[in-house]
Amino acid sequence: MTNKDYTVKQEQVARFAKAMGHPARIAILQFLAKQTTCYFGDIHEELPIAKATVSQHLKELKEAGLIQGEVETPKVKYCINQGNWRLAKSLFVEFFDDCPCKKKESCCK
Amino acid sequence: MTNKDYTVKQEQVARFAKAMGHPARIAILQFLAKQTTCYFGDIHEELPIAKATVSQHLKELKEAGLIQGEVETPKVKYCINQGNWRLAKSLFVEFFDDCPCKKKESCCK
DNA sequence: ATCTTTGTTTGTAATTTTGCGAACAACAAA
DNA sequence: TTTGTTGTTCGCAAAATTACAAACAAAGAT
Repeated sequence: MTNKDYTVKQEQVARFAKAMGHPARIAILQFLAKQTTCYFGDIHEELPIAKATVSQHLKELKEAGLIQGEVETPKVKYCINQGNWRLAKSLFVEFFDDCPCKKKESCCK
Repeated sequence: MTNKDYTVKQEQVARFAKAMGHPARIAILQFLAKQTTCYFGDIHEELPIAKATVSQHLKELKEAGLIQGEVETPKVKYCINQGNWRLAKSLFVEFFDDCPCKKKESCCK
C-alpha cells in the first residue's frame, strides 16, 4: 500500500468478498458446500428468485472462481471449486487475524 | 432456505462480504486493523483515490458495522469495530467450514 | 420430426456503485 | 473577522448490479 496501489492479495480478497456479497450467492454456496455435488435445478427451487437470475448468480460465482460447473445433460452439475475455496478461506482467515486481537487482549477476542 | 427465503445469517454474511467487496475497503480495513486507531488523513494518503471517495468508502464500512469513527477535532479518528469484526470473522469461518472438507478427505483440504 | 426438459442468453429496466470536483461545515488560529 | 485545516456532503456522470420475461440451445423422449 506504500506505493498507493492495491496488492494482488487485496484484489483477490475483494473479488471473493464481492462474489459473496449477495444473500442469494451465499445461499447457493452454502447449498453447494453441503452437497459435494449437485444440480442447478435443486438450487433454483430453494431460492426466491427466477431461474434466469439464479443462472446469472452462478455465472458470477464461477467467474470469481468459487464454483465450477460441468454439463451432464440434461442438467448442469455445479460444485464448489475446492482449490479456490481453500484459497478464499485462508485469505479471509489471514485477513481477520490481521486485527490486533492476536497481540492485544483488549481487542478482537 | 427451505422456505425460499434468506436467513438472517446469510444476509449478515452477505452484508459484511459486500462491504469487503472492494480493494480500497480491504486496504482501509487492513490499515485500521494494524493501527488500532487512525485518522482519515493517514488512511487517505495510502490510497490511490480522492478524499471524497475515501470518505464514501469509510461511510460504507461504518454502515456495515465493520468500523467506527469518533470526532477529535479537527480530525476524525477511525477504528475497527471490535465486536462486529469478531462477528464477521466467526461468520466467515463458519461459512467456509460448511464445506464437506471436514467430513470427506476428497474435498477442501 | 416434434415435444419436453433443463438451463443459458438476450433484451430491457430500475437501482446501485464508484469516482471526482466543488461547495460546505466545524472549529482552531491569526 | 478572516484564514486555514480537516473531512463530509452534493451534484453529476459513467459503469456495474440485480432481476425478470421471453427467446434459445441441447439433447433425450415420444
